[in-house]
Amino acid sequence: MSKDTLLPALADHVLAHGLGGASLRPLAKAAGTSDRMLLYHFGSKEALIADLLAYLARSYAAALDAALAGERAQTRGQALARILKHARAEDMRPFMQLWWEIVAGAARGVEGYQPAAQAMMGELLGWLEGQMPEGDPDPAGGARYLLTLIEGTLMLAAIGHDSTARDGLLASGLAPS
Amino acid sequence: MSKDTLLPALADHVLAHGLGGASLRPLAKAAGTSDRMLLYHFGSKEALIADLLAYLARSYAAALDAALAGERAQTRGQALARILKHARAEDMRPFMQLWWEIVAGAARGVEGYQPAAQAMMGELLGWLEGQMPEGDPDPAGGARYLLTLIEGTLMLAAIGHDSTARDGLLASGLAPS
DNA sequence: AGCGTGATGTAGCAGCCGCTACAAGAGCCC
DNA sequence: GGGCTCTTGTAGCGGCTGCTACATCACGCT
Repeated sequence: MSKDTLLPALADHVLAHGLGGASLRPLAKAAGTSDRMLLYHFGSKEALIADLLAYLARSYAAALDAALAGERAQTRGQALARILKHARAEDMRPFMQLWWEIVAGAARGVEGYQPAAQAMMGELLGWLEGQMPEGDPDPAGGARYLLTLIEGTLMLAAIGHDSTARDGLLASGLAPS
Repeated sequence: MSKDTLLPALADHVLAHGLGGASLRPLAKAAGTSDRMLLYHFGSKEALIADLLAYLARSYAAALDAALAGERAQTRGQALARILKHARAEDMRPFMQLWWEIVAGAARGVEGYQPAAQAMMGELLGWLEGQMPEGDPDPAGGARYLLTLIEGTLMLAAIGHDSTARDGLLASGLAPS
């Protein structure tokens, strides 16, 4: 049992039950260990959470690579539709729930949250840049524009304002489904 | 001492220290009373939080009305710039930090969070609709489009990706400051 | 064989959590 | 004045929190 074998199980538990309310004993149980051993390996709960956030950022990057590989989109709207479909897929739900917790932590300045959030957004931005249609007049700016729209859309979806986001995208002229 | 006199003090404490980690004894102290009395008035912590979220939504609506009254914007970009300036003002910081906590709670389905989030977004959407320039071809859709962009921008700002959001807005053609 | 070192279990600490039992004061109605 | 209801204080309960002291075991080196 080492950090590397523990982290996946810890990540599973946190994805299922949330990050804020996570405490050592349930985490340990989910990983088949004791709180005693978690502290032995990670030093403190704070360090454990930091390691866990870094691991989650890494595995988000891997998931993004795996799910979204493929050729370049042909229009900005197509790139937008692709990423939204992926983000809204059923198996991304736990991750999206966790994502807003990470955003909240980063906004409040909790140690370790902001780097993880930035890493994940950077990953997504990189993928978007690679997806911008050939001949796009401003791929870098366009990717950032799409990222802004995407995150606004996902936030509205998260609070149950789906229709608002859909109508907003329709009015944007990017016209997804 | 009644709910109505307690809620402002409770809201202050929550704005300063966060919603997730709030517990009865510190809340009571901030409101000049005891945990015993908070439970007497609100019934349970869960009910207290629900009342508090509703109160926060109401006072957000009031703050929005007070800060953003005035005549209609002349362009969509102007409406966007106005709302972003307001949301980024120093005295809105505690509220924005709280906002992402509310989003996280709503995303996870915690009781009472989603209605509060929807109320606040509805308020903002209403103000935006009223701000759409005269003669705008699609005021309703345009307001929803702007709301999506705004929330995406604010999320990126919250995690320290300010420049990404700025470049995205520049590329959107709405060109704020 | 002895010894050191890293991994693990057991038990417990002080402190906070939401909540409640009980009693007592304050004001009101008959 | 005697009850009656609303409000409040005091004390405490069981449970969870992060963390630690101590002991044990397995294993490798010399």
